[in-house]
Amino acid sequence: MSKSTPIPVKAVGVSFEVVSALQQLGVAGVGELATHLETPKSTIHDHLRTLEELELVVNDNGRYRIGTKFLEFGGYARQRMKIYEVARPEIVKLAERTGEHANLMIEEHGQGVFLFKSEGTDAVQLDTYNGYRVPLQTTAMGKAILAHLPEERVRAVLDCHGMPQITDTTITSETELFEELEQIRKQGYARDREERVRGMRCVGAPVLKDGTVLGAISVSGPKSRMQGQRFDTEIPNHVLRTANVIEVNMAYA
Amino acid sequence: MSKSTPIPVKAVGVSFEVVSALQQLGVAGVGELATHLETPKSTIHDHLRTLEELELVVNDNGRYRIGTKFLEFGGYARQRMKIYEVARPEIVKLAERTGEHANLMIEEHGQGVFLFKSEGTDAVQLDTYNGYRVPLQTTAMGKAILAHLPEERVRAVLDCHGMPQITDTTITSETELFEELEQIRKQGYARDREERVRGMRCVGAPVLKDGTVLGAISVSGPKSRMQGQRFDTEIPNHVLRTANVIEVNMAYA
DNA sequence: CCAGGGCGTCCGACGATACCGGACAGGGGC
DNA sequence: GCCCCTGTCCGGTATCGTCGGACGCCCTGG
Repeated sequence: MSKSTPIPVKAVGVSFEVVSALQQLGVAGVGELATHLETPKSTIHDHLRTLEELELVVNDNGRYRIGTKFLEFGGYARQRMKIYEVARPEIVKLAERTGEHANLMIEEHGQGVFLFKSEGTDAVQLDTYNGYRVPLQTTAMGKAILAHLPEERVRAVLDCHGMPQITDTTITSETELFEELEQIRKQGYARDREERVRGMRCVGAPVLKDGTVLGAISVSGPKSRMQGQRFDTEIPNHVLRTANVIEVNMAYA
Repeated sequence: MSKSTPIPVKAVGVSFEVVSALQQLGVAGVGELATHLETPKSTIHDHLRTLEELELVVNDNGRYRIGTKFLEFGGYARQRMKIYEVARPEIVKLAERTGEHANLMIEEHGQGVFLFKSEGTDAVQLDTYNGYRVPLQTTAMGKAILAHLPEERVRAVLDCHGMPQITDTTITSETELFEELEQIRKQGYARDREERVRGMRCVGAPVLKDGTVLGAISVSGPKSRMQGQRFDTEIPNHVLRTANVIEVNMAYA
Protein backbone atom coordinates (compact mmCIF):
# COMPACT_ATOMS: atom_id res chain seq x y z
CA MET A 1 0.00 0.00 0.00
CA SER A 2 3.00 2.27 0.30
CA LYS A 3 4.35 4.23 -2.61
CA SER A 4 7.90 4.53 -1.31
CA THR A 5 9.16 1.30 -2.91
CA PRO A 6 10.70 1.93 -6.32
CA ILE A 7 8.95 -0.38 -8.73
CA PRO A 8 11.10 -3.03 -10.43
CA VAL A 9 10.12 -2.20 -13.99
CA LYS A 10 10.17 1.54 -14.44
CA ALA A 11 9.03 1.58 -18.05
CA VAL A 12 5.73 -0.01 -17.13
CA GLY A 13 5.25 2.72 -14.57
CA VAL A 14 5.80 5.38 -17.22
CA SER A 15 3.23 3.80 -19.52
CA PHE A 16 0.88 3.62 -16.58
CA GLU A 17 1.33 7.32 -15.96
CA VAL A 18 0.60 8.05 -19.58
CA VAL A 19 -2.66 6.14 -19.34
CA SER A 20 -3.49 7.82 -16.04
CA ALA A 21 -2.87 11.19 -17.65
CA LEU A 22 -5.22 10.22 -20.46
CA GLN A 23 -7.78 9.39 -17.82
CA GLN A 24 -7.46 12.91 -16.45
CA LEU A 25 -7.34 14.68 -19.78
CA GLY A 26 -9.83 12.57 -21.73
CA VAL A 27 -8.10 12.94 -25.05
CA ALA A 28 -4.70 14.51 -25.56
CA GLY A 29 -1.88 14.87 -28.03
CA VAL A 30 1.77 13.96 -27.55
CA GLY A 31 2.87 17.44 -26.60
CA GLU A 32 0.05 17.95 -24.16
CA LEU A 33 0.91 14.73 -22.37
CA ALA A 34 4.61 15.62 -22.41
CA THR A 35 4.07 18.92 -20.62
CA HIS A 36 1.52 17.40 -18.26
CA LEU A 37 3.92 14.65 -17.20
CA GLU A 38 7.06 16.80 -17.51
CA THR A 39 8.67 14.19 -19.71
CA PRO A 40 10.28 14.63 -23.14
CA LYS A 41 7.94 14.38 -26.09
CA SER A 42 9.88 11.56 -27.67
CA THR A 43 9.57 9.40 -24.58
CA ILE A 44 5.84 9.93 -24.45
CA HIS A 45 5.67 9.15 -28.11
CA ASP A 46 7.52 5.86 -27.67
CA HIS A 47 5.09 4.78 -24.98
CA LEU A 48 2.06 5.86 -26.94
CA ARG A 49 3.24 3.84 -29.94
CA THR A 50 3.70 0.83 -27.70
CA LEU A 51 0.32 1.22 -26.04
CA GLU A 52 -1.30 1.73 -29.40
CA GLU A 53 0.29 -1.44 -30.76
CA LEU A 54 -1.10 -3.32 -27.77
CA GLU A 55 -4.50 -1.72 -28.42
CA LEU A 56 -4.47 -0.17 -24.98
CA VAL A 57 -4.83 3.32 -26.41
CA VAL A 58 -6.45 4.51 -29.61
CA ASN A 59 -4.94 7.08 -31.95
CA ASP A 60 -7.40 9.35 -33.78
CA ASN A 61 -4.80 11.00 -36.03
CA GLY A 62 -2.71 12.51 -33.29
CA ARG A 63 -5.33 12.64 -30.58
CA TYR A 64 -4.91 9.77 -28.15
CA ARG A 65 -7.47 8.23 -25.82
CA ILE A 66 -7.80 5.13 -23.66
CA GLY A 67 -8.86 2.07 -25.66
CA THR A 68 -11.39 -0.61 -24.84
CA LYS A 69 -8.72 -3.25 -24.19
CA PHE A 70 -8.79 -2.12 -20.57
CA LEU A 71 -12.49 -2.82 -20.53
CA GLU A 72 -11.76 -6.34 -21.72
CA PHE A 73 -9.27 -7.13 -18.98
CA GLY A 74 -11.41 -5.43 -16.37
CA GLY A 75 -14.59 -7.05 -17.59
CA TYR A 76 -12.90 -10.42 -17.44
CA ALA A 77 -11.68 -9.83 -13.90
CA ARG A 78 -15.16 -8.80 -12.81
CA GLN A 79 -16.81 -11.73 -14.54
CA ARG A 80 -14.67 -14.10 -12.51
CA MET A 81 -15.79 -12.67 -9.19
CA LYS A 82 -18.37 -14.80 -7.47
CA ILE A 83 -19.92 -11.86 -5.68
CA TYR A 84 -20.52 -10.13 -9.00
CA GLU A 85 -22.16 -13.15 -10.51
CA VAL A 86 -24.43 -13.65 -7.52
CA ALA A 87 -25.20 -10.02 -6.75
CA ARG A 88 -25.78 -8.70 -10.25
CA PRO A 89 -29.33 -9.98 -10.81
CA GLU A 90 -30.35 -9.00 -7.27
CA ILE A 91 -28.97 -5.50 -7.79
CA VAL A 92 -31.07 -5.17 -10.93
CA LYS A 93 -34.19 -6.20 -9.01
CA LEU A 94 -33.32 -3.82 -6.19
CA ALA A 95 -33.14 -0.93 -8.64
CA GLU A 96 -36.48 -1.91 -10.15
CA ARG A 97 -38.17 -2.18 -6.77
CA THR A 98 -36.92 1.18 -5.51
CA GLY A 99 -36.74 3.10 -8.79
CA GLU A 100 -33.32 4.39 -7.69
CA HIS A 101 -29.75 3.50 -8.50
CA ALA A 102 -28.55 0.26 -6.95
CA ASN A 103 -24.84 -0.43 -6.60
CA LEU A 104 -22.28 -3.08 -5.76
CA MET A 105 -18.93 -2.19 -4.22
CA ILE A 106 -15.92 -4.16 -3.12
CA GLU A 107 -12.78 -3.13 -1.28
CA GLU A 108 -9.45 -3.34 -3.07
CA HIS A 109 -6.15 -1.85 -1.94
CA GLY A 110 -7.97 0.06 0.77
CA GLN A 111 -10.30 1.80 -1.63
CA GLY A 112 -13.94 1.34 -2.52
CA VAL A 113 -14.44 0.07 -6.07
CA PHE A 114 -17.81 0.35 -7.81
CA LEU A 115 -18.27 -3.04 -9.46
CA PHE A 116 -21.76 -2.71 -10.89
CA LYS A 117 -24.68 -0.37 -10.95
CA SER A 118 -28.22 -0.66 -12.19
CA GLU A 119 -30.09 2.51 -13.00
CA GLY A 120 -33.60 2.79 -11.63
CA THR A 121 -36.30 4.31 -13.80
CA ASP A 122 -36.34 7.55 -11.85
CA ALA A 123 -32.61 7.73 -11.42
CA VAL A 124 -30.55 10.75 -12.33
CA GLN A 125 -27.19 10.48 -14.03
CA LEU A 126 -24.37 9.56 -11.67
CA ASP A 127 -20.72 10.51 -11.71
CA THR A 128 -19.63 6.94 -11.04
CA TYR A 129 -18.73 4.27 -13.54
CA ASN A 130 -17.56 0.67 -13.41
CA GLY A 131 -14.26 0.49 -11.61
CA TYR A 132 -14.58 4.00 -10.17
CA ARG A 133 -12.74 4.33 -6.86
CA VAL A 134 -13.64 6.34 -3.81
CA PRO A 135 -12.35 6.65 -0.24
CA LEU A 136 -14.28 4.07 1.76
CA GLN A 137 -15.39 6.40 4.54
CA THR A 138 -17.16 8.72 2.09
CA THR A 139 -19.90 6.31 1.04
CA ALA A 140 -22.52 4.18 2.73
CA MET A 141 -21.17 1.04 1.08
CA GLY A 142 -17.63 1.86 2.08
CA LYS A 143 -18.64 2.46 5.68
CA ALA A 144 -20.57 -0.80 5.70
CA ILE A 145 -17.38 -2.52 4.57
CA LEU A 146 -15.16 -0.71 7.08
CA ALA A 147 -17.54 -1.62 9.89
CA HIS A 148 -16.75 -5.28 9.32
CA LEU A 149 -12.99 -5.08 8.85
CA PRO A 150 -10.59 -5.61 11.76
CA GLU A 151 -9.82 -2.32 13.47
CA GLU A 152 -6.13 -2.43 12.59
CA ARG A 153 -6.96 -2.74 8.91
CA VAL A 154 -9.30 0.23 9.17
CA ARG A 155 -6.50 2.28 10.71
CA ALA A 156 -4.09 1.10 8.02
CA VAL A 157 -6.51 2.20 5.33
CA LEU A 158 -6.96 5.61 6.91
CA ASP A 159 -3.19 6.00 7.29
CA CYS A 160 -2.64 5.13 3.66
CA HIS A 161 -5.41 7.14 2.03
CA GLY A 162 -6.25 9.80 4.61
CA MET A 163 -9.65 11.30 5.26
CA PRO A 164 -10.11 14.01 2.66
CA GLN A 165 -13.01 16.41 2.95
CA ILE A 166 -15.16 16.02 -0.18
CA THR A 167 -18.34 17.79 0.84
CA ASP A 168 -19.17 19.70 4.01
CA THR A 169 -20.66 16.59 5.63
CA THR A 170 -17.78 14.23 4.85
CA ILE A 171 -16.48 12.51 7.96
CA THR A 172 -12.94 13.70 8.64
CA SER A 173 -12.55 12.79 12.28
CA GLU A 174 -11.29 9.34 13.14
CA THR A 175 -13.19 9.06 16.42
CA GLU A 176 -16.40 10.19 14.77
CA LEU A 177 -15.91 7.51 12.11
CA PHE A 178 -15.32 4.76 14.65
CA GLU A 179 -18.47 5.75 16.52
CA GLU A 180 -20.47 5.55 13.33
CA LEU A 181 -18.96 2.19 12.43
CA GLU A 182 -20.08 0.89 15.81
CA GLN A 183 -23.60 2.09 15.13
CA ILE A 184 -23.55 0.53 11.66
CA ARG A 185 -22.64 -2.84 13.19
CA LYS A 186 -25.57 -2.52 15.56
CA GLN A 187 -28.26 -1.57 13.05
CA GLY A 188 -26.87 -3.67 10.20
CA TYR A 189 -26.76 -0.96 7.55
CA ALA A 190 -25.07 2.37 6.81
CA ARG A 191 -26.25 5.75 5.65
CA ASP A 192 -24.59 8.43 3.57
CA ARG A 193 -25.92 11.96 4.00
CA GLU A 194 -24.36 13.85 1.09
CA GLU A 195 -20.90 12.87 2.28
CA ARG A 196 -19.48 12.39 -1.20
CA VAL A 197 -21.87 14.22 -3.51
CA ARG A 198 -24.02 17.16 -2.54
CA GLY A 199 -27.70 16.37 -2.90
CA MET A 200 -27.20 12.60 -2.96
CA ARG A 201 -28.05 10.23 -0.15
CA CYS A 202 -27.43 6.54 0.10
CA VAL A 203 -28.27 3.44 2.13
CA GLY A 204 -25.76 0.60 2.13
CA ALA A 205 -25.46 -2.85 3.65
CA PRO A 206 -22.55 -5.27 3.85
CA VAL A 207 -22.45 -8.69 2.23
CA LEU A 208 -20.92 -11.06 4.77
CA LYS A 209 -19.69 -14.63 4.72
CA ASP A 210 -18.57 -16.34 7.89
CA GLY A 211 -18.08 -12.98 9.56
CA THR A 212 -15.79 -11.53 6.88
CA VAL A 213 -17.04 -8.85 4.54
CA LEU A 214 -17.05 -9.58 0.80
CA GLY A 215 -18.45 -6.25 -0.34
CA ALA A 216 -21.49 -4.06 0.03
CA ILE A 217 -24.60 -3.01 -1.85
CA SER A 218 -26.55 0.20 -1.77
CA VAL A 219 -29.41 2.28 -3.07
CA SER A 220 -28.67 5.91 -3.82
CA GLY A 221 -30.80 8.81 -4.90
CA PRO A 222 -31.44 12.52 -4.62
CA LYS A 223 -32.05 13.94 -1.16
CA SER A 224 -35.55 14.97 -2.21
CA ARG A 225 -36.63 11.34 -2.48
CA MET A 226 -34.31 9.95 0.19
CA GLN A 227 -35.88 11.23 3.39
CA GLY A 228 -38.52 10.52 6.03
CA GLN A 229 -40.07 7.10 6.28
CA ARG A 230 -38.56 6.04 2.95
CA PHE A 231 -35.00 6.86 4.00
CA ASP A 232 -35.45 5.57 7.56
CA THR A 233 -37.13 2.19 7.05
CA GLU A 234 -38.40 1.47 3.55
CA ILE A 235 -35.14 1.69 1.62
CA PRO A 236 -33.06 0.08 4.41
CA ASN A 237 -35.45 -2.86 4.45
CA HIS A 238 -35.12 -3.35 0.70
CA VAL A 239 -31.35 -3.13 0.92
CA LEU A 240 -31.07 -5.50 3.88
CA ARG A 241 -33.37 -8.03 2.27
CA THR A 242 -31.35 -7.98 -0.93
CA ALA A 243 -28.08 -8.30 0.97
CA ASN A 244 -29.50 -11.30 2.76
CA VAL A 245 -30.55 -12.96 -0.50
CA ILE A 246 -27.07 -12.44 -1.89
CA GLU A 247 -25.48 -13.91 1.24
CA VAL A 248 -27.67 -16.97 1.04
CA ASN A 249 -26.94 -17.47 -2.65
CA MET A 250 -23.22 -17.01 -2.02
CA ALA A 251 -23.34 -19.77 0.54
CA TYR A 252 -24.80 -22.19 -1.97
CA ALA A 253 -22.36 -21.29 -4.73
CA MET B 1 -3.01 -3.58 -37.32
CA SER B 2 0.12 -5.54 -38.11
CA LYS B 3 2.14 -7.25 -35.44
CA SER B 4 5.43 -7.27 -37.34
CA THR B 5 6.65 -3.91 -35.99
CA PRO B 6 8.79 -4.33 -32.87
CA ILE B 7 7.25 -2.18 -30.20
CA PRO B 8 9.37 0.71 -28.86
CA VAL B 9 9.10 -0.18 -25.18
CA LYS B 10 9.61 -3.90 -24.81
CA ALA B 11 9.07 -4.08 -21.06
CA VAL B 12 5.52 -2.83 -21.39
CA GLY B 13 4.91 -5.61 -23.88
CA VAL B 14 6.16 -8.17 -21.37
CA SER B 15 3.86 -6.85 -18.66
CA PHE B 16 1.05 -6.93 -21.18
CA GLU B 17 1.78 -10.57 -21.90
CA VAL B 18 1.72 -11.34 -18.20
CA VAL B 19 -1.72 -9.78 -17.90
CA SER B 20 -2.90 -11.58 -21.03
CA ALA B 21 -1.67 -14.84 -19.57
CA LEU B 22 -3.62 -14.09 -16.40
CA GLN B 23 -6.66 -13.56 -18.58
CA GLN B 24 -6.20 -17.04 -20.00
CA LEU B 25 -5.34 -18.74 -16.74
CA GLY B 26 -7.71 -16.89 -14.40
CA VAL B 27 -5.41 -17.04 -11.42
CA ALA B 28 -1.82 -18.24 -11.47
CA GLY B 29 1.41 -18.26 -9.51
CA VAL B 30 4.81 -16.98 -10.58
CA GLY B 31 6.08 -20.37 -11.68
CA GLU B 32 2.98 -21.19 -13.63
CA LEU B 33 3.18 -17.92 -15.53
CA ALA B 34 6.90 -18.42 -16.11
CA THR B 35 6.42 -21.78 -17.79
CA HIS B 36 3.36 -20.57 -19.70
CA LEU B 37 5.27 -17.60 -21.14
CA GLU B 38 8.62 -19.43 -21.36
CA THR B 39 10.29 -16.63 -19.42
CA PRO B 40 12.49 -16.84 -16.32
CA LYS B 41 10.66 -16.82 -13.00
CA SER B 42 12.51 -13.76 -11.77
CA THR B 43 11.49 -11.68 -14.76
CA ILE B 44 7.85 -12.61 -14.28
CA HIS B 45 8.21 -11.80 -10.62
CA ASP B 46 9.61 -8.34 -11.36
CA HIS B 47 6.67 -7.55 -13.59
CA LEU B 48 4.14 -8.92 -11.16
CA ARG B 49 5.57 -6.75 -8.40
CA THR B 50 5.34 -3.74 -10.65
CA LEU B 51 1.80 -4.51 -11.74
CA GLU B 52 0.82 -5.14 -8.15
CA GLU B 53 2.27 -1.82 -7.05
CA LEU B 54 0.23 -0.12 -9.76
CA GLU B 55 -2.82 -2.07 -8.56
CA LEU B 56 -3.21 -3.63 -11.98
CA VAL B 57 -2.97 -7.13 -10.54
CA VAL B 58 -3.92 -8.46 -7.12
CA ASN B 59 -1.78 -10.84 -5.09
CA ASP B 60 -3.66 -13.33 -2.90
CA ASN B 61 -0.59 -14.66 -1.11
CA GLY B 62 1.17 -15.97 -4.16
CA ARG B 63 -1.83 -16.40 -6.43
CA TYR B 64 -2.10 -13.53 -8.85
CA ARG B 65 -5.15 -12.29 -10.73
CA ILE B 66 -6.16 -9.27 -12.78
CA GLY B 67 -7.18 -6.33 -10.60
CA THR B 68 -10.07 -3.92 -10.98
CA LYS B 69 -7.82 -1.03 -12.04
CA PHE B 70 -8.37 -2.19 -15.60
CA LEU B 71 -12.09 -1.85 -15.03
CA GLU B 72 -11.52 1.72 -13.93
CA PHE B 73 -9.61 2.73 -17.04
CA GLY B 74 -11.96 0.81 -19.28
CA GLY B 75 -15.05 2.11 -17.53
CA TYR B 76 -13.75 5.62 -17.93
CA ALA B 77 -13.08 5.13 -21.63
CA ARG B 78 -16.58 3.75 -22.13
CA GLN B 79 -18.19 6.51 -20.11
CA ARG B 80 -16.69 9.06 -22.47
CA MET B 81 -18.18 7.50 -25.57
CA LYS B 82 -21.21 9.36 -26.82
CA ILE B 83 -22.74 6.25 -28.34
CA TYR B 84 -22.60 4.50 -24.97
CA GLU B 85 -24.27 7.36 -23.17
CA VAL B 86 -27.03 7.60 -25.75
CA ALA B 87 -27.54 3.91 -26.42
CA ARG B 88 -27.39 2.57 -22.86
CA PRO B 89 -30.92 3.50 -21.71
CA GLU B 90 -32.40 2.39 -25.03
CA ILE B 91 -30.61 -0.96 -24.78
CA VAL B 92 -32.11 -1.46 -21.34
CA LYS B 93 -35.59 -0.76 -22.68
CA LEU B 94 -35.00 -3.06 -25.62
CA ALA B 95 -34.11 -5.90 -23.26
CA GLU B 96 -37.23 -5.24 -21.20
CA ARG B 97 -39.48 -5.17 -24.24
CA THR B 98 -38.14 -8.39 -25.71
CA GLY B 99 -37.20 -10.25 -22.54
CA GLU B 100 -33.93 -11.23 -24.20
CA HIS B 101 -30.36 -9.97 -23.99
CA ALA B 102 -29.78 -6.65 -25.71
CA ASN B 103 -26.26 -5.60 -26.68
CA LEU B 104 -24.16 -2.71 -27.92
CA MET B 105 -21.05 -3.28 -30.02
CA ILE B 106 -18.47 -1.04 -31.60
CA GLU B 107 -15.61 -1.77 -33.94
CA GLU B 108 -12.05 -1.21 -32.73
CA HIS B 109 -8.86 -2.36 -34.41
CA GLY B 110 -10.92 -4.50 -36.79
CA GLN B 111 -12.62 -6.43 -34.03
CA GLY B 112 -16.08 -6.31 -32.54
CA VAL B 113 -16.11 -5.07 -28.95
CA PHE B 114 -19.10 -5.66 -26.67
CA LEU B 115 -19.60 -2.32 -24.95
CA PHE B 116 -22.74 -2.98 -22.96
CA LYS B 117 -25.37 -5.60 -22.42
CA SER B 118 -28.66 -5.65 -20.60
CA GLU B 119 -30.04 -8.97 -19.50
CA GLY B 120 -33.67 -9.62 -20.25
CA THR B 121 -35.81 -11.37 -17.68
CA ASP B 122 -35.86 -14.63 -19.63
CA ALA B 123 -32.26 -14.43 -20.66
CA VAL B 124 -29.81 -17.23 -20.13
CA GLN B 125 -26.25 -16.63 -19.05
CA LEU B 126 -23.97 -15.45 -21.81
CA ASP B 127 -20.29 -16.02 -22.39
CA THR B 128 -19.68 -12.38 -23.23
CA TYR B 129 -18.63 -9.61 -20.90
CA ASN B 130 -17.87 -5.91 -21.20
CA GLY B 131 -14.96 -5.44 -23.54
CA TYR B 132 -15.18 -8.96 -24.93
CA ARG B 133 -13.88 -9.14 -28.48
CA VAL B 134 -15.08 -11.26 -31.36
CA PRO B 135 -14.38 -11.47 -35.08
CA LEU B 136 -16.85 -9.11 -36.72
CA GLN B 137 -18.19 -11.57 -39.28
CA THR B 138 -19.29 -14.04 -36.60
CA THR B 139 -22.03 -11.89 -35.09
CA ALA B 140 -25.11 -10.04 -36.29
CA MET B 141 -23.81 -6.78 -34.87
CA GLY B 142 -20.42 -7.27 -36.47
CA LYS B 143 -21.96 -8.00 -39.86
CA ALA B 144 -24.19 -4.94 -39.53
CA ILE B 145 -21.03 -2.90 -38.94
CA LEU B 146 -19.08 -4.51 -41.79
CA ALA B 147 -21.98 -3.86 -44.14
CA HIS B 148 -21.48 -0.13 -43.69
CA LEU B 149 -17.69 0.04 -43.86
CA PRO B 150 -15.87 0.78 -47.13
CA GLU B 151 -15.08 -2.43 -48.98
CA GLU B 152 -11.32 -1.94 -48.72
CA ARG B 153 -11.54 -1.69 -44.95
CA VAL B 154 -13.59 -4.87 -44.83
CA ARG B 155 -10.90 -6.65 -46.84
CA ALA B 156 -8.19 -5.22 -44.58
CA VAL B 157 -10.03 -6.53 -41.53
CA LEU B 158 -10.39 -9.99 -43.03
CA ASP B 159 -6.72 -10.00 -44.05
CA CYS B 160 -5.66 -9.05 -40.54
CA HIS B 161 -7.91 -11.30 -38.50
CA GLY B 162 -8.90 -14.06 -40.92
CA MET B 163 -12.21 -15.88 -41.00
CA PRO B 164 -11.96 -18.61 -38.37
CA GLN B 165 -14.61 -21.28 -38.19
CA ILE B 166 -16.23 -21.09 -34.74
CA THR B 167 -19.35 -23.18 -35.21
CA ASP B 168 -20.52 -25.18 -38.21
CA THR B 169 -22.55 -22.25 -39.55
CA THR B 170 -19.82 -19.60 -39.25
CA ILE B 171 -19.24 -17.79 -42.52
CA THR B 172 -15.77 -18.63 -43.80
CA SER B 173 -16.08 -17.73 -47.46
CA GLU B 174 -15.31 -14.19 -48.49
CA THR B 175 -17.75 -14.14 -51.40
CA GLU B 176 -20.51 -15.54 -49.22
CA LEU B 177 -19.86 -12.82 -46.68
CA PHE B 178 -19.98 -10.03 -49.25
CA GLU B 179 -23.27 -11.36 -50.58
CA GLU B 180 -24.74 -11.32 -47.10
CA LEU B 181 -23.43 -7.81 -46.44
CA GLU B 182 -25.22 -6.66 -49.58
CA GLN B 183 -28.44 -8.20 -48.32
CA ILE B 184 -27.97 -6.60 -44.89
CA ARG B 185 -27.66 -3.19 -46.54
CA LYS B 186 -30.92 -3.83 -48.39
CA GLN B 187 -33.03 -5.01 -45.46
CA GLY B 188 -31.40 -2.76 -42.88
CA TYR B 189 -30.58 -5.41 -40.31
CA ALA B 190 -28.47 -8.54 -39.88
CA ARG B 191 -29.09 -12.04 -38.55
CA ASP B 192 -26.85 -14.50 -36.79
CA ARG B 193 -27.90 -18.14 -37.01
CA GLU B 194 -25.69 -19.84 -34.43
CA GLU B 195 -22.59 -18.56 -36.19
CA ARG B 196 -20.64 -17.89 -32.98
CA VAL B 197 -22.43 -19.92 -30.31
CA ARG B 198 -24.42 -23.07 -30.94
CA GLY B 199 -28.04 -22.63 -29.94
CA MET B 200 -27.91 -18.84 -29.97
CA ARG B 201 -29.45 -16.59 -32.57
CA CYS B 202 -29.25 -12.86 -32.89
CA VAL B 203 -30.71 -9.87 -34.74
CA GLY B 204 -28.54 -6.79 -35.11
CA ALA B 205 -28.84 -3.37 -36.67
CA PRO B 206 -26.26 -0.66 -37.33
CA VAL B 207 -26.22 2.76 -35.73
CA LEU B 208 -25.38 5.24 -38.48
CA LYS B 209 -24.54 8.91 -38.61
CA ASP B 210 -24.12 10.71 -41.93
CA GLY B 211 -23.59 7.38 -43.66
CA THR B 212 -20.74 6.22 -41.41
CA VAL B 213 -21.31 3.44 -38.92
CA LEU B 214 -20.76 4.21 -35.23
CA GLY B 215 -21.62 0.76 -33.90
CA ALA B 216 -24.45 -1.72 -33.76
CA ILE B 217 -27.08 -3.05 -31.39
CA SER B 218 -28.69 -6.46 -31.16
CA VAL B 219 -31.08 -8.78 -29.41
CA SER B 220 -29.87 -12.31 -28.82
CA GLY B 221 -31.51 -15.40 -27.41
CA PRO B 222 -31.80 -19.15 -27.60
CA LYS B 223 -32.82 -20.69 -30.91
CA SER B 224 -36.01 -22.02 -29.31
CA ARG B 225 -37.37 -18.52 -28.84
CA MET B 226 -35.67 -16.93 -31.84
CA GLN B 227 -37.62 -18.39 -34.73
CA GLY B 228 -40.73 -18.00 -36.89
CA GLN B 229 -42.62 -14.72 -36.86
CA ARG B 230 -40.69 -13.50 -33.82
CA PHE B 231 -37.30 -13.95 -35.47
CA ASP B 232 -38.47 -12.76 -38.88
CA THR B 233 -40.35 -9.58 -38.07
CA GLU B 234 -41.09 -8.94 -34.40
CA ILE B 235 -37.54 -8.81 -33.06
CA PRO B 236 -36.12 -7.04 -36.14
CA ASN B 237 -38.77 -4.35 -35.77
CA HIS B 238 -37.86 -3.78 -32.13
CA VAL B 239 -34.18 -3.62 -32.98
CA LEU B 240 -34.65 -1.28 -35.92
CA ARG B 241 -36.88 1.02 -33.94
CA THR B 242 -34.36 1.21 -31.12
CA ALA B 243 -31.49 1.83 -33.54
CA ASN B 244 -33.49 4.64 -35.05
CA VAL B 245 -34.14 6.23 -31.65
CA ILE B 246 -30.43 6.08 -30.87
CA GLU B 247 -29.55 7.67 -34.21
CA VAL B 248 -31.98 10.50 -33.62
CA ASN B 249 -30.68 11.12 -30.11
CA MET B 250 -27.09 11.01 -31.34
CA ALA B 251 -27.91 13.72 -33.84
CA TYR B 252 -29.14 16.03 -31.09
CA ALA B 253 -26.18 15.40 -28.80
C1' DC C 1 10.78 -35.37 13.23
C1' DC C 2 13.45 -34.63 9.39
C1' DA C 3 14.41 -34.80 4.34
C1' DG C 4 12.85 -33.45 0.00
C1' DG C 5 10.75 -30.79 -3.44
C1' DG C 6 7.88 -27.28 -4.60
C1' DC C 7 6.78 -22.65 -4.08
C1' DG C 8 7.49 -17.34 -3.98
C1' DT C 9 11.09 -14.17 -3.15
C1' DC C 10 15.51 -11.81 -3.33
C1' DC C 11 20.18 -10.33 -5.19
C1' DG C 12 23.69 -8.75 -8.35
C1' DA C 13 26.18 -8.34 -12.75
C1' DC C 14 26.07 -7.87 -17.55
C1' DG C 15 24.35 -6.07 -21.72
C1' DA C 16 20.34 -4.86 -24.03
C1' DT C 17 17.38 -0.95 -24.39
C1' DA C 18 14.64 2.88 -22.72
C1' DC C 19 15.32 7.60 -22.61
C1' DC C 20 15.99 11.94 -24.54
C1' DG C 21 18.06 15.84 -27.54
C1' DG C 22 17.61 17.17 -31.69
C1' DA C 23 16.13 17.14 -36.47
C1' DC C 24 12.28 16.52 -39.82
C1' DA C 25 7.68 16.80 -42.05
C1' DG C 26 3.14 18.34 -42.44
C1' DG C 27 -0.72 21.56 -41.80
C1' DG C 28 -3.29 25.44 -40.31
C1' DG C 29 -3.53 30.48 -39.53
C1' DC C 30 -2.20 34.85 -39.82
C1' DG D 1 4.44 32.48 -48.40
C1' DC D 2 6.00 32.34 -43.95
C1' DC D 3 5.97 30.85 -39.40
C1' DC D 4 4.82 28.24 -35.58
C1' DC D 5 3.13 24.32 -33.62
C1' DT D 6 1.81 19.89 -34.31
C1' DG D 7 3.24 14.66 -34.47
C1' DT D 8 7.03 11.76 -35.91
C1' DC D 9 11.61 9.89 -36.43
C1' DC D 10 16.60 8.77 -35.31
C1' DG D 11 20.77 7.44 -32.81
C1' DG D 12 24.07 7.58 -28.79
C1' DT D 13 24.72 6.79 -23.95
C1' DA D 14 23.76 5.79 -19.43
C1' DT D 15 20.39 3.36 -17.28
C1' DC D 16 17.79 -0.44 -15.86
C1' DG D 17 15.50 -4.62 -17.25
C1' DT D 18 16.81 -9.32 -17.63
C1' DC D 19 18.08 -13.69 -15.85
C1' DG D 20 20.97 -17.24 -13.29
C1' DG D 21 21.34 -18.56 -9.08
C1' DA D 22 20.57 -18.76 -4.10
C1' DC D 23 17.48 -18.38 -0.01
C1' DG D 24 13.65 -19.51 3.10
C1' DC D 25 9.25 -21.05 3.49
C1' DC D 26 5.45 -24.55 3.57
C1' DC D 27 3.63 -28.84 2.67
C1' DT D 28 4.17 -33.85 2.00
C1' DG D 29 5.71 -38.26 2.81
C1' DG D 30 8.73 -41.17 4.91
